[in-house]
Amino acid sequence: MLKIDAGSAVPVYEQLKRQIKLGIVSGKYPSGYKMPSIRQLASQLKINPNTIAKVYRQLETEKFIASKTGSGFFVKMEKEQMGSTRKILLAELADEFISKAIELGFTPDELIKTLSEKLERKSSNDKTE
Amino acid sequence: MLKIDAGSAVPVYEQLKRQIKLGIVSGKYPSGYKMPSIRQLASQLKINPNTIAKVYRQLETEKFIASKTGSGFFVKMEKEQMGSTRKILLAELADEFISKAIELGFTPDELIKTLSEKLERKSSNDKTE
Amino acid sequence: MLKIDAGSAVPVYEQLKRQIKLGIVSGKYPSGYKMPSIRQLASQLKINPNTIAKVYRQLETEKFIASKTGSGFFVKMEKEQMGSTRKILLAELADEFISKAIELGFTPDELIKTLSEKLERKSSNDKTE
Amino acid sequence: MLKIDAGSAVPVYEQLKRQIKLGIVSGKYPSGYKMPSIRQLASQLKINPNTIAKVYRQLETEKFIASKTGSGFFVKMEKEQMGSTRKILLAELADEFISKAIELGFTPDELIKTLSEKLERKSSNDKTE
DNA sequence: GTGGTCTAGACCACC
DNA sequence: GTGGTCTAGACCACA
Repeated sequence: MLKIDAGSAVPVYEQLKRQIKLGIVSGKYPSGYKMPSIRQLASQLKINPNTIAKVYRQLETEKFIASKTGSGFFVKMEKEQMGSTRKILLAELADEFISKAIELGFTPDELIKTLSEKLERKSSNDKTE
Repeated sequence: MLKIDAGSAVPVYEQLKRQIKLGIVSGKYPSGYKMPSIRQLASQLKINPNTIAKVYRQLETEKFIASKTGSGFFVKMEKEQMGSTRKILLAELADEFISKAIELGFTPDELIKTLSEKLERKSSNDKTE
Repeated sequence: MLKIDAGSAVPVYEQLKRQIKLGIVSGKYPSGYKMPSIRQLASQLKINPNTIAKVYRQLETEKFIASKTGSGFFVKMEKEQMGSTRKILLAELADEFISKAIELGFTPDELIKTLSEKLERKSSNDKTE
Repeated sequence: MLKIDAGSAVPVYEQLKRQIKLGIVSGKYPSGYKMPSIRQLASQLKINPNTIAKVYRQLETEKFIASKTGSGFFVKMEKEQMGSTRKILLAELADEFISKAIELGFTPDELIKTLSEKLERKSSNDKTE
């Protein structure tokens, strides 16, 4: 399920964190779900166990999962929070995009227009691929 | 004019590069404009000259400025290029935003909707500030 | 493999860049090949790590290699690109030669003639050396 | 007559030196010709007198001109040397081109072919411009 | 004075 | 261990 793109410029731990977060907020990993063990996931993805541990620890701080010593990590996120978490993730990305674009002197209309065009082009490309 | 936030997670050289790019693309630094010397800017911003040199060299490879040994760095970007450069910069930002959001499982409609809402909220905030 | 002539007028980082480019374009360093680490190469060639880092970063912007923080630099150039890259490099050299010669008032015929003579002389020298 | 391209990456003193050398070997500045004074040339070209002085001093070392204290610099090159000097200038450029290209693994045939093609293309462009 | 190259060595994030 | 950023300061070429 989880995949790592070793060639990407995005750090491995960031890729993992994003995918797990998405899995949780989308319901694929429901509350109480037992996450794969650090060692197992490390050998499966062929990355360093320390990296997995770091990801789990950060997800724990962000209240997505909880550790039970001796038995593993478990999803903790409640359904009620999920909708808002998804929105928060997107809001963060949008804020980042907006602030950078405004800094370059673009108007809101230009942002909307550019984004719409790119998404249209993308969807038509996806069909033909 | 130029400001550095030493505490920011964004590297100093990135902060500088963005500000200078914006200055050039917005016309504040017209073609032929002599950039502040490495040493002068370094002492003004209280950062190491090598950091400024790195920024200038990168802006040079990106064709924004040109160096003349012994006399300084000069803005090279022509007015004709500015429009297209502005568009390219925006397109890069939009691509980054889209790819991250799609990766997290969001639909194009959600992107447009979130962006529009944020921009509306922002413009009304700007008025009251 | 890599050698530096400290006494040369050509900057150290230029010497290195050329050799590595040649190694990549000639296939000696295939795509995916892990370049020596900055520190290791620095100690081997007895030059400062920053100089190596500068070379690698420039090769990165020229799309020859890619960095993965924490694990090293890797050759990125695909075989399909190699032929065209080789041609581009030669074209740049030729353009430089032509523009300088024309600027000095030489005719195209003189360029061809001089080049041919030199190459013939060189090949006969190579045989006797 | 003499022109400086301030925007060029080629150092000002190099541009000047080349043009003067060319003027001498082409006969435009015959033996005995009095070169413009340092101050006059500096103000005419709007560059630093030190730069002119440096050029004259180097041309003196290379036996193109000679200084008479109190009266200026004079062309010294004899007609008999001129033909060979022109050839030397071109030979230097050709050697530079060849050595760089060989270093990149190109064959003599490729050099000749690329150069010929570029010169043909150039001459047809010149006609239509 | 200007930029260009290089050294020495620090601290950080990532694996 | 790896690369990424930054500082401090040297020496050189160019104007």
